[in-house]
Amino acid sequence: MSLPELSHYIPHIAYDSVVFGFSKGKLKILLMEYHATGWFALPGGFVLKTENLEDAVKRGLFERTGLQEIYLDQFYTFGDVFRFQPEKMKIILEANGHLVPENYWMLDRFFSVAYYALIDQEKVTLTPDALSDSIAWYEIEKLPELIFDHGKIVQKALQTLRENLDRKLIGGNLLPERFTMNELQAVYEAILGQKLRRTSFQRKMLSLDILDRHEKLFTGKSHKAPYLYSFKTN
Amino acid sequence: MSLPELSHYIPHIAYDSVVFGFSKGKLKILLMEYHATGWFALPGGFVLKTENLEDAVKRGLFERTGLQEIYLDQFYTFGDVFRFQPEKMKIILEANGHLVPENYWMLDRFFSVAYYALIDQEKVTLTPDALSDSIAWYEIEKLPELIFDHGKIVQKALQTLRENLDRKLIGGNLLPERFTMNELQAVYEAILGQKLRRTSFQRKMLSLDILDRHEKLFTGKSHKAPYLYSFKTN
DNA sequence: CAGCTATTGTTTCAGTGTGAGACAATGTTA
DNA sequence: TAACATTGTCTCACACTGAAACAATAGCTG
Repeated sequence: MSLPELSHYIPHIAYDSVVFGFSKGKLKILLMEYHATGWFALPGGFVLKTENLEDAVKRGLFERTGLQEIYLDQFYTFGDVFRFQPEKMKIILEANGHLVPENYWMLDRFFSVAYYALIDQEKVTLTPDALSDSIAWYEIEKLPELIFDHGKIVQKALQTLRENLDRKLIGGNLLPERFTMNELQAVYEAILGQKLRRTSFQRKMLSLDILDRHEKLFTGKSHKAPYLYSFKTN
Repeated sequence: MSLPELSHYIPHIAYDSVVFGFSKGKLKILLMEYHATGWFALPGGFVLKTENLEDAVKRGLFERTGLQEIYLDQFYTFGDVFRFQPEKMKIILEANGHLVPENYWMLDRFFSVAYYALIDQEKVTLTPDALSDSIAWYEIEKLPELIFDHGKIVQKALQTLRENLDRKLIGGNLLPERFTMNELQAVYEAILGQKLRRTSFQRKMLSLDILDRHEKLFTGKSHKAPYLYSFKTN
């Protein structure tokens, strides 16, 4: 495996993606751990010279998750000088067994365009990139320390997600096609970081006229069975 | 005047700013007209190698408007391939009397980080940049055709401004220190593109507890004089 | 099968915010 | 002093929300 060549990519520009998933009542994101460094980072990548920015992000997400259709939102571009830490990047590349040339393009200053993605965690097949040992889910409440400014990127992603949650009605993208009202509420509570009132939430969701009600879900538990819902497909 | 040298700037990255002002009841933005082409564009620029992105934007806005303190919000980064139109850029540079070298860096593909700014139109002193004949205010409702994707950038800026108007309470940045309720309402109406009810607007603004009420403004008109207000400085 | 329990779906009531309009207050002119 | 235009405030109806009560029901127990 050789180092990526500058000739294919646009220098100075990268993207990072904050990929949100939801399982067992917890909001999670995808992190990668670089070889031999113990350093954690967001999945990211570079833009090919003839590729649209958003297509580059989709390509990267497909490589990591195997998913083609992903809810994606650009939320901020990080361009402070202190992001420029070529020593760290050099360590990462060398830990991968590369001999890093002088003035290698990946050691330059980079601007990162950040996106967040919402996916159904059950659908993904995770594949680490060339520089990483692993890619895995981490609870948003228990993240390890992240490299560079990736911690700030996650915080800003979460803030944007909260602001957009009601306005864009995007919570359902974290669930399977069909779900119970309780599951949808759990998603909202995990994102907002607070409990919601069951009856108000139900009334609100139903009044928005965005859900289709389907058959009941019989779990074997000794109580009334909840309905399954799906989002209307317009 | 010689061409800007790549050695000072980061290639492939630019910014564009949508500078909003308000006068005579109309929402306006700043546009520049390039020499000898009849082409209109947003004020923009490049980032110095050791400069933070946001500082570059502030530097550019200071050069155009003379203002140091400006309300500024980053809203999107445009990175589609079709932005890449080196022929047009070459014409702009040549119209400025330059001999453009082969492979000159400003002819490369650029990603543009877009910001919108809100200013008190009375405070600015406009200065065109080296490539332009003029910089001036244009009514948002009567914009000329813009170069590249600048038309889309303006539309997205306006959309973001509308979404943020109430949430961030930023409307006042378009007015002088002290203003009447009627003027503030006119700003909101211009941004939202619709009339608002006078009494509801007044009740709402006063209930938010963000305004200080000052002396009355006597205009000489034969009717009750309105109070002047200012935003609380926390 | 009747009764019990846990959970879900619906309804009610009070409090809050908004649209719509009425009303009161007040500079200036006729 | 009356008339007028505009501003500031108040009232009423309606919609939305928090909080709680109530009704329905799947499974378990005896």
